[in-house]
Amino acid sequence: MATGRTHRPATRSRGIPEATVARLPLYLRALTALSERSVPTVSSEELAAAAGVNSAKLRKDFSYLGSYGTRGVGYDVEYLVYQISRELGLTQDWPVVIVGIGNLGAALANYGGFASRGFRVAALIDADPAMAGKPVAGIPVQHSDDLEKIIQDNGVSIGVIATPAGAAQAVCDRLVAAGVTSILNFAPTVLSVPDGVDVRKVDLSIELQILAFHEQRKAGEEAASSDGGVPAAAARSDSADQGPDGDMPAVMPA
Amino acid sequence: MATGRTHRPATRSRGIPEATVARLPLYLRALTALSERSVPTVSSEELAAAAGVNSAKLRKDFSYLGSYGTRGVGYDVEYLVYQISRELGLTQDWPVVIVGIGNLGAALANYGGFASRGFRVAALIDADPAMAGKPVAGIPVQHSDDLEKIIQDNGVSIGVIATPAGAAQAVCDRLVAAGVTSILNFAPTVLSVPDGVDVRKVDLSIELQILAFHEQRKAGEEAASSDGGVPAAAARSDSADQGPDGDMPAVMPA
DNA sequence: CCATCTTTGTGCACGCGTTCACAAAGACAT
DNA sequence: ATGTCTTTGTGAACGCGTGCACAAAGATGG
Repeated sequence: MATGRTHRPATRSRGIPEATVARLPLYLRALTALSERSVPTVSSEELAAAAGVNSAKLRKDFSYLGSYGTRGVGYDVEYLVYQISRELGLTQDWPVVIVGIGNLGAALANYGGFASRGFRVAALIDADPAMAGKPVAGIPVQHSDDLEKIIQDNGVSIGVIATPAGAAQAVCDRLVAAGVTSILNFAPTVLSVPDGVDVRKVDLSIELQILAFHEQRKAGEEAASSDGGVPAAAARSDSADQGPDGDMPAVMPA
Repeated sequence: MATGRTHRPATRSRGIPEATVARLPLYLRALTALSERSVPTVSSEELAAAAGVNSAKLRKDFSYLGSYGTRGVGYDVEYLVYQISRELGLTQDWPVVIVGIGNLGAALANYGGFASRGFRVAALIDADPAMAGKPVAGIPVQHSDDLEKIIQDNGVSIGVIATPAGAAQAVCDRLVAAGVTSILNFAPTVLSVPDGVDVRKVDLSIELQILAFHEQRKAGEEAASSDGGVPAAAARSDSADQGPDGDMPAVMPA
């Protein structure tokens, strides 16, 4: 969960709930895996387990898309893959630019998960003139002077910011001015954008800090209980953690 | 289930809402910036603007930690930095291991946001023997054969998984068996962990897919008058074939 | 010491998301 | 056709998070 929206004027009367949208990619991944194994149909129970969610939640999520299941049987895997892909807009090609080709930018450029899901890295952009022309992931880095031209020539509407924090807002402003309307921000800064532009933030250090909080709490409880002995995995069911996706409690196999 | 049933709102209520915990790092960052500019105090309104949240929400969040503000004045920046750091557990040192030193793992190792917040990269681990000994971010990569020993010798309780999806669950199992109780997972897989282990997931491709959904909706609304909404590019020839990003079957024999 | 002004802390209401539980719908066997 | 069995789709209840609005608390000035 990291949507840095500015204001929400409730433009979703007939729309799909945001929480559901955030889970659709999860279902899609599980379904793709089933598809690759040529599994024809899947029940909500099975698919929910694979995606790590509650089956009732999954069924309700799908109900927002329409009635794509067959009672007594389950869901047709291929059909559902198509429907979710279409709903997410993955049946079309999304050219993406990555700005800031440092370690993280390079990692993103090399990340295979993009191309396989309708995203195409249209350009890599960096402010360092020494980087210009140097190929990263097979794509030559271009200088940020040409940012506007690159955006417009490629019809880019999604931009990824992987610059240092200090440069992020300026880059963001230029991207938006050039026509980008969706931004994935890896820089540890709050970006301000005009209405109509979506920003999602991914912050590695924040995720770690949240883990540290729970870790500290676990350590404190353990010391306080003075139980000692076994780490008490099954004894106490606290763990009010839960990320945005909610992970399943599962029994350790071995 | 797995909800904190141990709520005891006495003198020290330990039940901080998850949503609040997730925002504390955000406040901490804004406060740190103020601290570096030697700003002595800040009002909830100012701080909320800097963190990109509602001021009432911020005040309520802080109220869970205690009454650290002064009415008519605001919050003491230094004091608040300390209190939040303590609450998040950042006043202690957290050794972290990163498993999977590919592009992403290397980027994480180089990421400065860790060290500055109490996190210390204790070791880099990779399964490739050719990587062993090679320094990344000044730290020599160690082979995964030594994973258990590394965890135990360094007292590591937080692990970062940046391996391909296919290796993630196995790595996760080994980490947990060795004593890790918090995992930050970058691999596109649902991890099964025993009770008491926290998992947070960061998935780059999911974030992009969510953006694509909104982007499509924006485009559809805009062109709703002329065209029929969906861009009719439904018949993709190579849409659902698996990409090389190594998605593994997330389906397990439940 | 009192009045006024600023800002916090929070009671309350509302809306979203989650979960339960079950009727409806279809497959399948006889 | 009819009954049984499985699984979906969803109405309803519940709990959490958010934001409003205001009283309490303290600073500040006369």
